[in-house]
Amino acid sequence: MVTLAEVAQHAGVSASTVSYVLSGKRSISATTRQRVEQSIRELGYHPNAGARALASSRSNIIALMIPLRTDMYVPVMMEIAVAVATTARTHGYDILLLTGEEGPDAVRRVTGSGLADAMILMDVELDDERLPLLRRSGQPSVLIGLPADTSGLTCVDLDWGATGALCLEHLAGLGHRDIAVIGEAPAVYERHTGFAERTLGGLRTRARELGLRVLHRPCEGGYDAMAVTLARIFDERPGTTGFVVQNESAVEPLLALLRQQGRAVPEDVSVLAICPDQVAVQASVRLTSVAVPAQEMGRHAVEQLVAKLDGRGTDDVVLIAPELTVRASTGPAPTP
Amino acid sequence: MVTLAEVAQHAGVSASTVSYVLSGKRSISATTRQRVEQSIRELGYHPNAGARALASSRSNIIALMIPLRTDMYVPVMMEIAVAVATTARTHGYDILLLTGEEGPDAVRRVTGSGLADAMILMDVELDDERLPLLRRSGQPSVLIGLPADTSGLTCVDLDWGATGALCLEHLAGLGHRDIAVIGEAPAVYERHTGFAERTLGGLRTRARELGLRVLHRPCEGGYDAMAVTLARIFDERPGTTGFVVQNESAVEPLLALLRQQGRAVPEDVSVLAICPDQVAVQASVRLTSVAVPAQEMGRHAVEQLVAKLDGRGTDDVVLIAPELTVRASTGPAPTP
DNA sequence: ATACTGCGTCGAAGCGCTTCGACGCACCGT
DNA sequence: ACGGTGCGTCGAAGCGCTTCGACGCAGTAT
Repeated sequence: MVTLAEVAQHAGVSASTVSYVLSGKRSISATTRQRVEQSIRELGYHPNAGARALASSRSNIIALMIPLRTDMYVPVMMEIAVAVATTARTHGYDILLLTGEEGPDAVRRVTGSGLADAMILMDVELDDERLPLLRRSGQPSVLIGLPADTSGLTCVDLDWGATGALCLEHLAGLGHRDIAVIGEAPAVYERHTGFAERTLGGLRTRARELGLRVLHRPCEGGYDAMAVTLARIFDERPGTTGFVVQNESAVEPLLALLRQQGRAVPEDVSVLAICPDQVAVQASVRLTSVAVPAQEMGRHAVEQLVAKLDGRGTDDVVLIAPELTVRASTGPAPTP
Repeated sequence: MVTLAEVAQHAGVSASTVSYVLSGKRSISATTRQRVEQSIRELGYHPNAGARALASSRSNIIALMIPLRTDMYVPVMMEIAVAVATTARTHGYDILLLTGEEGPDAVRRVTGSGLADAMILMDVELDDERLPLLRRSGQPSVLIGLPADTSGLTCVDLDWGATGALCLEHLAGLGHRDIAVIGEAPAVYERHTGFAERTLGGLRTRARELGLRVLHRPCEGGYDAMAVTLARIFDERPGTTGFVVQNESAVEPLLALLRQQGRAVPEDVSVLAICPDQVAVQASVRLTSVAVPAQEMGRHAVEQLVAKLDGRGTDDVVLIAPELTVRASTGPAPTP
């Protein structure tokens, strides 16, 4: 294991000089710098992370708390995580992976031990139990998702309310009057996860304004659950011609069931999904969709955090405007 | 920020005593221990990770390298990652998330800096460029996946060869003679990812032994790609009655297409998937499947690693035996 | 010439913890 | 009574780095 001192000796300078070459915090003559850099390369030196963290009280690590539940849209989580990790690297940070399992304790542990310089929280509930701790600790952090009370917090999220509204506008514009909303699994609503409730709020408000009828049904993913849900929907509202689907794992089952019942998409019913573009184009019908900008959210969260850590702080809520892409799954409502 | 010294003072003992209470490396009288623990609680003390790492040259962090590609089965990756993270926590380790992006450099960086005590590599290619480095560095590590040369390495994986064989035995037992294999995306084979090639090897070998005809076709996920692939298969082998699907994102499209063509599952054709159980039970037909034991692999990898770090080392290849669960998507071959 | 300014470099003091050797003390056997 | 043996505790020496003040030496202004 090569140390700073060895590099210094090899280059014929003091340890502090090597340190300053590395950090650039004081000016170093070009010749010295080159000599030091040469030594670093020759010896294959890598600064020791622990020592660095101790001396500078900066670990260059960002903690990312992802939910360990599997009842929510996994690919989105994964995409966010990967975007976070790669963006963090471009700023010199590594990612520490925390699962939701530990809950608030993880926040305590990480803030207390100086393991990470900052945190990103995913799967935020409206009244999340981690938030009081977070506010109190003064740990720089960004939430992906929006709690009920955002005071003193930085958040990044898709504007789910606007997303809901946008979905309804599109369907209303096509003449649909009776809309069914296939939501996330019931557990997601029971936890009061922000995005699910906000989407619903947006849908309902705009429905009222536009004079549409909306029937919302939570739904576990999968074929069987979807079959039951769909039967109930047509039972209660036989005139339903528009679907908004928020639960990705219900999309393909829904399409299969509609097909099986002889209802053509988009001639008889329109289906509008809220999902990443990749899913929308891979489905058995190319889906009109509002994209969940997973990558953008992850990238944004890291950049906010890095800004904070650099003192260019911004305690702010950033809502990403939804974008709807028309594909082949929505069309004019059938004339009765 | 509370330090060890403050705890020591508060409890009226020396710093080393507190340290020994924490680590249990020397015996401490019950009364002193209690006093110290009390002080720790009252002051809300958390050991500083950097200082600890520096003094002990142990970071209690395990690095996990996940692929950042999205052409492979994402839920499996996610499940492994979560299993790794939670298992690691039960042993007192945290997980550092590295994306494949950095490649071999990440190995260098982590080993060099002492950031992590050990590494877990996923998405291992048969001739993976990270392996020479890993062997040379002497960094404790476990691979999830099997390279061509496993000497000096510890690996955990599903026995993909046996998995392929098992699939064919099941279909052969039901009387199927012409089998089509829907594989992963072409890029996966081009990279020589171990699991894909080994599965194929197992399939082909057993096919020869059992006198079956096997047609293997790589396939990008999604409906359109599957449609093309399926058309070609029936074109080339009209008598195909059995399908083995390894690419999860091709499963649902395949089922939809078969349905659409009027081929009933399992009456006309049988479909056997290699996928996690959850996917198998959520599909539009409950799928007979060989499970990908993602959780088990993740758990196992961590446990191997912890054993190594504790000096109970075992340089070994652990192959998990495949298990086939019969559900509703396979049945006797139709009599012509 | 003198005083001043800045640049480039060095030395030393920590950062908070682990760990090793040493020490004091009670308790044992003889 | 005595040396021996553990057990429980302490002090001190680092671990490898960052960072602050200081210092020497130009170059510039007076």
